[in-house]
Amino acid sequence: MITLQNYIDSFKENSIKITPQRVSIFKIIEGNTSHPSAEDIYQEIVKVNPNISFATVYNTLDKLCELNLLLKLNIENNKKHYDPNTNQHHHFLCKKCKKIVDIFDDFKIEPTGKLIEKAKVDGYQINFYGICSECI
Amino acid sequence: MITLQNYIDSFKENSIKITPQRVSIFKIIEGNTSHPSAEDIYQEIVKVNPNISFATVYNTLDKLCELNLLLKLNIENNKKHYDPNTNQHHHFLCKKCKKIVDIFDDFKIEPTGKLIEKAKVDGYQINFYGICSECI
DNA sequence: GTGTTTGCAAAGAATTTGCAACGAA
DNA sequence: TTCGTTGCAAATTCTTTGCAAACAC
Repeated sequence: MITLQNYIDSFKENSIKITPQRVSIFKIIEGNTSHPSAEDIYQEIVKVNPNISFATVYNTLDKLCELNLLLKLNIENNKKHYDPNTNQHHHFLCKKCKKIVDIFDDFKIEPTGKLIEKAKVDGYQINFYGICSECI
Repeated sequence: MITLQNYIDSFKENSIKITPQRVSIFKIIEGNTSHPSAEDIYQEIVKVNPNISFATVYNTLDKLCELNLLLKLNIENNKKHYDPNTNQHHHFLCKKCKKIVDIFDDFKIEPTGKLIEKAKVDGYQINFYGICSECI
């Protein structure tokens, strides 16, 4: 798991300033497995700091993504979700409650075929869709 | 492949009217493997019918999705792409040119783990990311 | 001190909605 | 004729940008 201290150290190493707003975001995402959207994170911080702006939230999330400390997920089609777990894993999206659940199976799959035989494949995300146990 | 006639027949069976605008859209997506966005489809029709509106395009694409004649892809994070190939398959997104390529491997994967053991998994999409042969 | 970051508000991009006029069946 | 559909424009949703004031280092 990436800790608060890891976030701070990485920012310092890259000469990116540590601000109270950024620390709030680090605390919210540290070990977070709920796959929050930018809106979710903003709403969480507003409780403590009513003056924070969306620009700050997006700015910090972008920096985290650039440093590979955070992943952007393309699983729901209208908004981005963020995942602080940067280890290779996959997701299940409940079509009803929109909850995203981690899947840690290691599937070891490799694409074949003419169309991509000369392409460089960096990685993959598997998105499972269905109805979660609570919504059945 | 789903043909123009299939689209027309499905719409008629479901008492959804056939309009010239809708036929234009059917023609564009018939056998289309380029994974167009709504914008792409709109731009294609505007060449022939400069009066078409986005509302009509979205309306028809939504109807096609409801009838399972078209898939919405969540692969690029800012816009939706549509895929008329409704058979189970996967995709590769080139990070540079944003081209989406079909992957037809049948991976036969199944998720395990407590979190989803009681969930109903309807299907999955695998998104591969990387650089395509033309962009290397 | 200096240059980055903040908050605000406005702009942008993609999609959706309301509604009067139109047109397919 | 009837009710679904169209085109338009405005509204919504999510994200990004410009900029002066504030702040981290």
